[in-house]
Amino acid sequence: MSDTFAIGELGRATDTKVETVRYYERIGLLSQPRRTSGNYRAYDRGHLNRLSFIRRSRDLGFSLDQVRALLDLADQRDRPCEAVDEIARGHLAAVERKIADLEALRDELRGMVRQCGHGAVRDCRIIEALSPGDALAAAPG
Amino acid sequence: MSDTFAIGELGRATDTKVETVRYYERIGLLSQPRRTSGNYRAYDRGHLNRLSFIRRSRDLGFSLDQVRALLDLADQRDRPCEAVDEIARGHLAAVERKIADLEALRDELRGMVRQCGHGAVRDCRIIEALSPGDALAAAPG
DNA sequence: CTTGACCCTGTAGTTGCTACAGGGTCCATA
DNA sequence: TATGGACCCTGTAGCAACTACAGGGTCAAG
Repeated sequence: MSDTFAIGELGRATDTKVETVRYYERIGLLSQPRRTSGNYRAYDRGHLNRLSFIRRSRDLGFSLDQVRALLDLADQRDRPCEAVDEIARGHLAAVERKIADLEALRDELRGMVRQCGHGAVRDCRIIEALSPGDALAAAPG
Repeated sequence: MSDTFAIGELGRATDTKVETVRYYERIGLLSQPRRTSGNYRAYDRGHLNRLSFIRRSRDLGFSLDQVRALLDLADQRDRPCEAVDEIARGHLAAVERKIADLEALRDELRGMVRQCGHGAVRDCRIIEALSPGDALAAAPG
């Protein structure tokens, strides 16, 4: 039974495009696999595990740099995991900030959309809300 | 007194980097201003208004393509504003989807961080949560 | 007349892929 | 044995939306 995989199989197993797998190799996130006589990449279970880790981390929104750091840490099994915790906490904080930003934005957009009177553009509250207001209109000559 | 502005002034007035102003001009979002004898860009109040509109729209998360569409619509003052409404609603829906995604993500991250026992990496629940689980461990030989 | 702040063009970098172009390999089927 | 199609290879360019130079020019103050 194959305990090596071609790049396409690896991609299907991890829901990753072939180009993306090669990209991860190029940027040094995934180690180079051995090659077959025909110069095809031949991956093993270690690669599969590593790529799964990468994809799961990416799905959780970690940047490639963070993933790289997490992978390095995951390899140092005896070290304390504070650094891991810190990366996760930092990312969590960033996600929470982003949610707050988007919620503020959502509220503004909701307000705009609610006020739209569906008349002519000249009376459109959305356009109005986007247009420079008092600060400019009241600019002293 | 100046009713024209150099690019740096325009940038300060709209909280936009000079390079970004030039970028907007390059991609046709902001019209080319007249030039001084020394080949400096000389902007007028119209440019200032337009750039303010762009920045405000960008702050609200509209893409440059959406901004372009909004600008076009804003110029057609007699037309009905349905298209404007549609862009805003579409964007609102996208923002709401994104918030939901991020909230799911936040919950997962919170769960991971909460479980971290601060021991060695080998016991780290965060790494564990990121690592490929049963699907692979249980893969039949 | 020089210093320093500002401006100019053009190009390349960022993030995380994705999409070719222009080939080579491999395997099954006719 | 030929051939077709699925797969693989490298290398490069593209996407959004800027940002950051390099290598110069302009202009006002001292």
